[in-house]
Amino acid sequence: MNNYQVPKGTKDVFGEEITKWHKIEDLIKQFTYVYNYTEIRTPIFEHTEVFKRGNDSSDMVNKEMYTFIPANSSTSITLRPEGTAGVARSFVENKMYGNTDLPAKLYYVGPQFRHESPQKGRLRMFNQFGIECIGAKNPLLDVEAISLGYSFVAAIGLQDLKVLLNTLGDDESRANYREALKEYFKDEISNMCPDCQRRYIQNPLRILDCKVDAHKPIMNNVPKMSDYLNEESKAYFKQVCDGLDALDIPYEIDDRLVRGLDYYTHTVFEVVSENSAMGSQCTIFAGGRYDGLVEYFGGPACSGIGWAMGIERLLLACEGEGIELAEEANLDAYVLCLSKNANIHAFKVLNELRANGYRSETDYLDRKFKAQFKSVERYKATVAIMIGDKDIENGTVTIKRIADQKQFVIKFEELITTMDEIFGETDEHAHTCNCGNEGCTCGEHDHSTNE
RNA sequence: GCGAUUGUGGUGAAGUGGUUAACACAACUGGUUGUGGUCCAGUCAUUCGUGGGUUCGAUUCCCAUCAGUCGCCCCA
Repeated sequence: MNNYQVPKGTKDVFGEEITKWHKIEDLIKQFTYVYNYTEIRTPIFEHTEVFKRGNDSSDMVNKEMYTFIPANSSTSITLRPEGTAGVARSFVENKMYGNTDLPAKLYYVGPQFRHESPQKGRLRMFNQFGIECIGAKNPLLDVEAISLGYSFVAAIGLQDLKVLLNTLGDDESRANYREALKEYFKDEISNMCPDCQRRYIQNPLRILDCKVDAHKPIMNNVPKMSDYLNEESKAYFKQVCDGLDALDIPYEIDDRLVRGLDYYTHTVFEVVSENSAMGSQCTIFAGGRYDGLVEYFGGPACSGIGWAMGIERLLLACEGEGIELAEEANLDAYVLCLSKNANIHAFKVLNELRANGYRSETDYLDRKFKAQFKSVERYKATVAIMIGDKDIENGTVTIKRIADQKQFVIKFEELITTMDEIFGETDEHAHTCNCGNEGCTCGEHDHSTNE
C-alpha cells in the first residue's frame, strides 16, 4: 500500500492555483524592473555556516533548520531558511562590491525551508519574493525598499494593510539600549519565561517581542529605544520617516518591533494584513537594514537593506480581500471529431492551428459528439471546429463561433485565414459578411467594416 | 516542540459493531447515430487516511501513525 503523500507542511501547486502564481511572478518582474532590481538565483542549500553565524539567538537558526550531512561527505549543508544570507554571501563571493554600480539591487523568488509546525500561512517549504539592496547606506534606499514592496501589494489591490516601522539604531545606540534593558529587567528576569531568560543573555531586545510576558506589569514601563538613540541614529530614522511621508506611504511607529533575525540595525519594518482571513500569521513582508552581514562573509564594510515577502501569505490575503488573481484557461479552438475516419484529419487541423499560435485541443477519449461539445464549453473555447466524413470528402472543416453561434463551412486551406479574421476582429459583429447571407464564407467580400 | 480538532468516491457530504455505505454535484452512456448548455433514464466507493488490536464480524470501539485545520510559540 503505497500511500504516498507530500511531506508535512508542503503542497503541490497546479491548476487554477498556478495561474495565480504566474500573475504574481509577472508583477514581480514588472515592479523589480522599474525599480531597477535584477534577479539573483542562489542555491537553495548553502553551507550551514552561511545561516548559523556567531551567537545567533533566533529560533529559525537554532531550532528550525533543515541541516544534514550528505552521504559521502563531511560538510554540513542547510536548506535555506531565508534569502538574505545567501545573497550577502553571493555579493561577497562574486565581488559585487567592485564590479557593479553600487548599490547592488537584487531580487529573488523561490522556496525557503523551516521545520516548524504548519498552520495557516505557515509552511515548511514556502516561497518568498525578496529584495536586497547592498552597498550603500542612505535612508532614501530604506524608503525605496519599503516603497517597492508597498506599491507592489497596493497594485495587487490589497487594502487591509498596516506598515509598522521602528529603528534599532546603530551599534552604539543598541549597545546602550541593551544595557538599559538588562538593568531594567535585572530583578524581574527570574520571574519571566524561560525564553526571555535566554533572551536576556543573548539578545535582550527580543524580550520586547515576547508574547508570554507581554501582559506583565513590568512590560508597561520598559525603556524605549528612542531614548537611547544617538544623534546619528535619530537623524537617520527621521530621514526614513520623512521619505515615507514624501511618498505618502502611511506607517505606524511601533517601538516594540525588533524582528526575529539578529542582523538588523537601524530601520526595521513589517507590513501586516489586518484581514481576518490571515489567522495568526499576518505578516506579508518584513525586513530592515543590516550592517554587519557583508563583513561577516569576508567582504568590505557594506550596509544593506532588504525584505522578504511570503507569497503564500500574499495569496491568502488576496483571497481574504476577494481579489481574484486566477486566470481562466480559455481555449481558442476545440476540434471535434465526428467519426473514426476523421481522426487523423482532425489531428492535422489541430496541428495546423497550433502551428499558427492558436491554443487548441481535441478529444482523445473517443467520446460521443455531445460529450465533445461539453468540452468546448468547459474549455470556454472561442470556436468549435468540426470534422466528419462529409468534410473529408469535400476537403472542408466546419467552424462555429460559440459567442454568436455563427457557423461556416470553409475549405481546409482557409482555416487559418478564417481564424485570423475571427480573432483579429475587435468589433464583435464585424465578421458578419456584408453580402447579407448569414454564415457567408465566400471570402470574396471585404469583411472590414470601414470600407 | 505543546494543545485542540478533523480524515468516508473526482468533489461536497450522510451514516451504522452485521455486508446493498445515503444523498447531491461532476463525469460517462443512452433517449437525440453531425451541433453543447435544459429535461429524463442508466452507470460510477469490493470500500470509509495508514498500520495494528478487541470481536464470530470494525468504516463504526481501542491504540499507534501519517496528514489537514486552528491556537501557543515562531516567523514571510
